[in-house]
Amino acid sequence: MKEHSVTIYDISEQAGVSIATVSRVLNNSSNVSEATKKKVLNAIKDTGYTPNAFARGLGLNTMKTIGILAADSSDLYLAKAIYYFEEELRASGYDSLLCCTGYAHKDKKAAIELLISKKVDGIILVGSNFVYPDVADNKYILSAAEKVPVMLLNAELEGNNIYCVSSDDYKSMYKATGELIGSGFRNILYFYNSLSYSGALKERGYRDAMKDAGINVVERQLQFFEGTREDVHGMAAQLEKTASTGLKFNAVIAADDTLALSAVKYALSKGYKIPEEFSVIGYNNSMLATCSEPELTSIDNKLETLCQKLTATLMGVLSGEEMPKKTIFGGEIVTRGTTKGGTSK
Amino acid sequence: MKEHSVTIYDISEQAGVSIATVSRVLNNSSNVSEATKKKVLNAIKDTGYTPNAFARGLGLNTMKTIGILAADSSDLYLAKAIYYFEEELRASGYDSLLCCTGYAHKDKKAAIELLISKKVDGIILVGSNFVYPDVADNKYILSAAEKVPVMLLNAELEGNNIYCVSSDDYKSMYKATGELIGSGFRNILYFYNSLSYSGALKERGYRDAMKDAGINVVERQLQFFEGTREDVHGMAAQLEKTASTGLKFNAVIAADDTLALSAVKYALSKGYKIPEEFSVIGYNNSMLATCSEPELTSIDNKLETLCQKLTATLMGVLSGEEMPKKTIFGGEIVTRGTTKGGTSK
DNA sequence: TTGTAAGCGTTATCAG
DNA sequence: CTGATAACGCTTACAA
Repeated sequence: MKEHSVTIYDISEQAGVSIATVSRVLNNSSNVSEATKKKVLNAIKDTGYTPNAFARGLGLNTMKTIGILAADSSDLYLAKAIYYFEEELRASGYDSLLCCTGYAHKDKKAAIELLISKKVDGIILVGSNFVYPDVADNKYILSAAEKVPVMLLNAELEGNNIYCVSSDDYKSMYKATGELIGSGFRNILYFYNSLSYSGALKERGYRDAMKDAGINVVERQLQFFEGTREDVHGMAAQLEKTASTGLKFNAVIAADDTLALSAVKYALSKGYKIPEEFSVIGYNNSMLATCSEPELTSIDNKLETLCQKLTATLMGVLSGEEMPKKTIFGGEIVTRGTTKGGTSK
Repeated sequence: MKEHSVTIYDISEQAGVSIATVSRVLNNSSNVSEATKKKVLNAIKDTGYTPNAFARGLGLNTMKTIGILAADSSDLYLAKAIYYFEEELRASGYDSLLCCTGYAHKDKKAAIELLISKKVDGIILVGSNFVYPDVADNKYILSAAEKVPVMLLNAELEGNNIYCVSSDDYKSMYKATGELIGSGFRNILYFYNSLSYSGALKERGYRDAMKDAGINVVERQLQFFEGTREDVHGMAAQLEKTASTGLKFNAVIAADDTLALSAVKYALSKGYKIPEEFSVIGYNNSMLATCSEPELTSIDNKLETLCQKLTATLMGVLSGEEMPKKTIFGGEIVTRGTTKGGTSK
């Protein structure tokens, strides 16, 4: 079964040249005469030889691999990001080592260390949940950055060898909340499920927009959902419960499309007319936005652009160029059926 | 920048032992006295030494990595599968090299070859779309299997070193169609978007159930959707167009939840009462099932179980055990609001 | 229980 | 333009 696989020595023998020459044509480097090149190429073809990646890795000290860390690769948004990254990276000649870490700090730390030990050339942290409000909790990222460049998608962290690409969540949320207010809604509930840095920005966007409009916000108007990311029923139930305790709200701005969709379900169950009596804005402009009925108005944060930019930045860093430590794109509200500007479709 | 990183030699020196001994404690192998072990461990801790994965790979001829191939890692179903695989594999001490191939044969072939050249220990093909009806088109899988074990999720292919784990799509579809028929529907449309082997099985399940119930099926009743996997609008539009050409149908059985959801949208737009006047059954029991309004009755094919079993089988194969070439689990209909048995919720 | 030394398959540095 | 040969850092017989 373990037939001694064909090595560079076999080729050198077959072609009647030295292994150095074989290596040269392999990396089509420096000067090799067309004649010998052809001989070597033929030998390679004959034997079906492929270079041993480990040996090459040892010599070059890289296997052209980027570690991608995501809490949950099946999360709609993260999955899309991973998809874009993998695509971009491969186009740049890099492979993707994927690690799903879950949301526990301990596991994130373990995963990042594992990746480092596997000698990846760089690390991409997908999603805001890797950066914690408490500085000490981010030390594991700083440590990793001592070894390889660390890229953050939708998160911000100051540090050597750390690069951030994100969309302006604060501004997007501010604008979206303003849109709702402009449509005449005042009792707007903020529905969220992440305590990350980016989550905090979104919340501040909401708060500031309300304040700037002269609307007072009570704390119960900010509803934190603790359940799993896909538990639409649980989310709707929480809104139901909130309403039953006497809090009045006729609009919901959500930090995520799933939460927004649950708000639509809630409103429908109450018999409210959407968007006239009850409006909803989601976040991420994911597939769920068009799956909802009525369809969700949602904030598009240009994920593909972010991923492309991040990958390009990483490639730049890896080739020794000076790259921006922080890149921020603007978001955009995509208006659909759950807000007044939208079509009913 | 490129400080000569600490190697096994540094440790051996610090601890005053040979590199062989260091290697031994590293792999906590054979007999090492507690005393020397402690010395080595201390040296390791002091220096922050980590073994060079490439060198180890060269020596052991493995880096404990499994290649995962999926057409689209952001597809709801595939993303979930990837998540489960990554989790299971890591628990078994393996990393996951992810490759998204798209649906083109050429790219799948290229990706699988790339993975082989990176010396992965095994390959998992996620999703039925890797196996083609035409035997010749599957040669690229057979070739890969000459090098490393190839695992197929939800697909079947006979071959040496190839192992299949799947759910019984034929039977599930047969049952689901029967359910619709049992509820009194006769004009049942089959809506699908994949021509894979598994896709063919589903179709046969539908056809046989109809035939066994004595219901004639015209070809237009099988609607193939060619657009992208997330284009709910396009899907609904196709149903609309089909209806407008005069084909009558008051139930849809779909090969995928997204297709099913579009059927719900279509029915709603027509003003049909669901499930009384119009019923729908989806496939995969994905998150979309509960996102839909009303919620989708859908076929659960036990994805997590499949992934666990597949990983366990792979681990068995890698450790030289004899493993079943084919493992098949049964599916299950999860009844919700789009069929009569279900609650309206 | 521990050390010596021979690989593992490349790349890269010198000479020629 | 080409060929020896020394790394690269680890594992693993084989000796001691």
